[in-house]
Amino acid sequence: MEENVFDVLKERGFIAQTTHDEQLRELLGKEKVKFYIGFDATADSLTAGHFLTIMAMMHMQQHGHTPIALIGGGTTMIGDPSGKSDMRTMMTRETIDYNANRFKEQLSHFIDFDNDHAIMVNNADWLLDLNYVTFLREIGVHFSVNRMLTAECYKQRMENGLTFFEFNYMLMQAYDFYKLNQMFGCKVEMGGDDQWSNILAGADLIRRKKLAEEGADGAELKKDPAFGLTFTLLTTSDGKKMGKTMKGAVWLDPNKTSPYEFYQYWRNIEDSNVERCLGLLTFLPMDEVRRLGALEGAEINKAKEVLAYEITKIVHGEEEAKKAQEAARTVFASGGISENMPSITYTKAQFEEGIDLISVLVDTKLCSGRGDARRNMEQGGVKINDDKVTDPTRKLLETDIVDGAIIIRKGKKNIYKVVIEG
RNA sequence: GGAUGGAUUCCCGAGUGGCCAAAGGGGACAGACUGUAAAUCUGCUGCAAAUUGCUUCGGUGGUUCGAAUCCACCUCCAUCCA
Repeated sequence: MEENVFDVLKERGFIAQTTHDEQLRELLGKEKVKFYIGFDATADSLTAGHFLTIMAMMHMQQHGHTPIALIGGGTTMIGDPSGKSDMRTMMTRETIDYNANRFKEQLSHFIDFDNDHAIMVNNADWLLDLNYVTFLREIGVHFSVNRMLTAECYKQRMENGLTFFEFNYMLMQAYDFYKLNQMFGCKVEMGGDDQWSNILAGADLIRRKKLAEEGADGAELKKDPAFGLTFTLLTTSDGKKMGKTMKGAVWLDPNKTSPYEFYQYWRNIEDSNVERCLGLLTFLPMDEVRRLGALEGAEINKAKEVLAYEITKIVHGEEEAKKAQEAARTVFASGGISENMPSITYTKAQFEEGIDLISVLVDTKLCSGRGDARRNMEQGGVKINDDKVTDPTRKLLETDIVDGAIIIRKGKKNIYKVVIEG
């Protein structure tokens, strides 16, 4: 008997809430199920936050279930107000379409879409041409405004104001689930825990539609309901969503977040999250996860290395993961120069003209501006080849070049290699 | 539609004619301590050709030697009334 994916997800810590624990487990154990997860195309790359969801999809697919990846080309036109305090700026159709395509491409790195092993759909296909009155008559009737208003996800908005425009988001998402249920027999919707209200609304809509239009038997429906399942949200110890940094989100696109930065993000995770992340974001067996998670004191750094390596491997491939790990080890352990560390190249001519250190700090984005660079130098945060530099007029010199490069550090963890060409 | 109160820097929030690039807190960044962790302490936080100059307090115009602060109009938000 094959193991039940529900148990796997549970053991690895994915599951936050489900509509029906027992029934869902049973279903996943005996049938190949189609399930859906939605991705709103709000940016041109998926983020580390989506990655947890993608991992869950991968687990499901490995156990023979069929993921339906829904790209929110239609819902993004509205924007999900759940848990948000302000309305998002409206995005143009073109941007959304572009983003949707980027998502498609990225998703196919993780999910096998060949031979109907998975399905990709875009809700723009059915949402954008909806007729308002028809929609209200067929879908709108099934929603109680009173109930919607009490939903947890609108709490913040009850204070700041919620437009009717956004209020409809829930109906759109619920309709998606209903539509996929009709089109593909999709029985389960999954998503982050912040999606709970929207998911419930969908499962509910399916039930009501069946009762109302197909004259289904309530007792029968109870045995074969539409299911919802939400995933744990990864948060830092101060309750913030993980996957964000000062520079913004951690992207899965290597052009937006380099594999090295990506690796470093996970390498620097706080102790208390290591075990959780290993379970959620790697495929390591749980015995190993628990062993690594139990390491004490400085030992836990080993677990962090494993974590960072494994995630980077899944996202960027083994080769990139190795490079990132090699670079990190060289930089932090031996303080040496690695081929794979972040670098910036100047021409010989530029070098001869004189490049001041402040410019380098700005060019590498190590500092946000010249003032910031100056400040960091004053505070002793900037080093050339391990020598602290506090003189703001300091330029790069011939004598700074060691083994063909100059190493610039800002703070403890930010490092750049400066290469002079020619 | 009417009344009242609002909109300030990354966020929250003080400031009601010059002493304001704007208190305080949060966050971010840097330093110390550490384990590339957390907590703590210190510094720092508009931009630059940097004892000076420039841009900023919802928008536009005005009063004034001088406006975040006063006036007019506009936009948006909250609460109450219809």
